[in-house]
Amino acid sequence: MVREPLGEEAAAELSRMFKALSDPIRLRLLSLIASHEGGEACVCDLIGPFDVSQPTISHHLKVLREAGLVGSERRGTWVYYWVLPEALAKLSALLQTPAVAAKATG
Amino acid sequence: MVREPLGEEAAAELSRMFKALSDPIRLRLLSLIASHEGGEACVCDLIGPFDVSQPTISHHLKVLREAGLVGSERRGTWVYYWVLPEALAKLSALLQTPAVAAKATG
DNA sequence: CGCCTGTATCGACAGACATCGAAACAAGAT
DNA sequence: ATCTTGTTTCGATGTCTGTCGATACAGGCG
Repeated sequence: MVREPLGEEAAAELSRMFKALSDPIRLRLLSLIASHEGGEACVCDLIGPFDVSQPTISHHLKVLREAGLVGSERRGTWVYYWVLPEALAKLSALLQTPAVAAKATG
Repeated sequence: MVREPLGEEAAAELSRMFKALSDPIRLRLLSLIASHEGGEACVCDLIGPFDVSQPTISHHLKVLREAGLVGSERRGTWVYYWVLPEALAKLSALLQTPAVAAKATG
């Protein structure tokens, strides 16, 4: 990011992912999923901690899924969600560079 | 993030920073500033690359500033902006953990 | 002082988003 | 088949956001 200006396309794709992280409920959902035993959680585990309705949680999960941050699968009665580490790593790397490079560049 | 669920307050603060990154123009602005010679750029350097009006750029810079991602200062005629590396490092660390931990946890 | 350039703020508007209740869909149990 | 529980989709609504033009503010220069 610090080496050369972001292109329009790259910026558009990345902004979609950051937008998915721009809601406190979605951040907490992601954290809940990531920190859940086995690295995955069913929707029923994710409703309790929040004060919003269940359809709203489902909506937020859909946003995370469409942003490519989580995967999901139905197993019998329940639907399970898990974090896609590559996606987060991509964002992390993008943000990490400037801090390091800024010190190097001075 | 993967160790324990994000608290409400932490999620709220982080989501504000991610929200600032959730717009393609703001991402490109940040990248332009970070990659600019000397690590800082004046607004006049930042208007040309975009198809939006100057007030819109000014608005986006304000969003980045209020999110704590960039600093700014007026020097004579021009206003200069620079990236605040600690803020980006904070977000980067948050996103980096799950990827690493996911592999460790299996 | 008045003028010009660079930047920020204001007011307005269209489009996007978070949220809800209701309803649809999926799958197991009776 | 019918019921029940878990989850998603739909439609509506109020709020937020990106954008613009117009305008205000700041500072250098005649």
